[in-house]
Amino acid sequence: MQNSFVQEFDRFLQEKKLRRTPERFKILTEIKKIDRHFEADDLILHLQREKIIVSRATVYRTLSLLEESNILRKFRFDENHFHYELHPKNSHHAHLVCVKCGTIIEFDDQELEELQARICREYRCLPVKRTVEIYGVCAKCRKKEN
Amino acid sequence: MQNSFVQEFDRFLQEKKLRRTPERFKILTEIKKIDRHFEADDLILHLQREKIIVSRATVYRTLSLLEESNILRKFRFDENHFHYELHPKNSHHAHLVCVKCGTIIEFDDQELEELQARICREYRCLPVKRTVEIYGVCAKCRKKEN
DNA sequence: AACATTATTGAGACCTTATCTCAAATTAAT
DNA sequence: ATTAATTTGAGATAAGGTCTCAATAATGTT
Repeated sequence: MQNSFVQEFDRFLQEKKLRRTPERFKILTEIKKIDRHFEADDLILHLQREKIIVSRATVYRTLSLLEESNILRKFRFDENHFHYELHPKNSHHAHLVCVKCGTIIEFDDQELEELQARICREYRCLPVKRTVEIYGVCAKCRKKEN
Repeated sequence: MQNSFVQEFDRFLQEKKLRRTPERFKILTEIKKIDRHFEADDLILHLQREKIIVSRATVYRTLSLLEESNILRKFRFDENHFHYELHPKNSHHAHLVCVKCGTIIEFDDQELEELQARICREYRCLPVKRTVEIYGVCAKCRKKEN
């Protein structure tokens, strides 16, 4: 089950006639070890710590491929770098981001699924994807403030 | 009515003991002339065309102030620059962005208002703001493709 | 009206994140 | 093993925005 990402990526690469290089798989394997959300820099640090030597450029290129193959999903919050998240396929969820501490909480959004469909129908638009972010002060930070 | 932005900004500056400089008001006045959405570069170009000489830094600094005073709202779509929009106060709307041509359609979202409130209640979070973007292929682009 | 105080401006340096370039290395097909 | 085509790494470059600091200007005080 956990390994299915590797298989999926493998299939994707073959299909697109791209090469199945050790770098690409090492990167995906490292991503699997990281919990949920991560940033490119996190990944690069993790790789360095594990003495897996891959260039920054290759990391970014592989992230693009993983996004293209729907193994990874790319998000952007109010910062100016991206966040990535594994396995978004069946979890088209949204985010609750704390403006104080940056904690990211995921929540499912079946309602949003319908909203997207409705809005797209209304504007005769073919839905591709959506991003929904709610910003607020999380419970912990609110306690601290008191 | 249209002038209320200037008054509002004026009040904000006084309240915060910030200075009411000509640059700041020239920038706001120019923004009012631009239709709805704009990017920092658009604004800088507009100012240049009108021979209003204000430095890039001041433009960015003023945009921040206008955001802080809730006169302007800042958005980010999939690109890596921001979009700005005047008068978001009573129009907490969401966006439908065409992935082909970049057209941005606004839509109101009373449902989203409730969703935000509900999610925040659930996580004991104090809501601050939200961004909702739906990406798709717009009607025009779909026609072209056929 | 002049002064002092403090904020603001402008020019360009700088920062961050990500992408591009191109020679060298590697994959995959034959 | 050879060849053709991709991929990699190192560093240059790009894009967008922010920062620095001396010079300038706004405000409050006399």
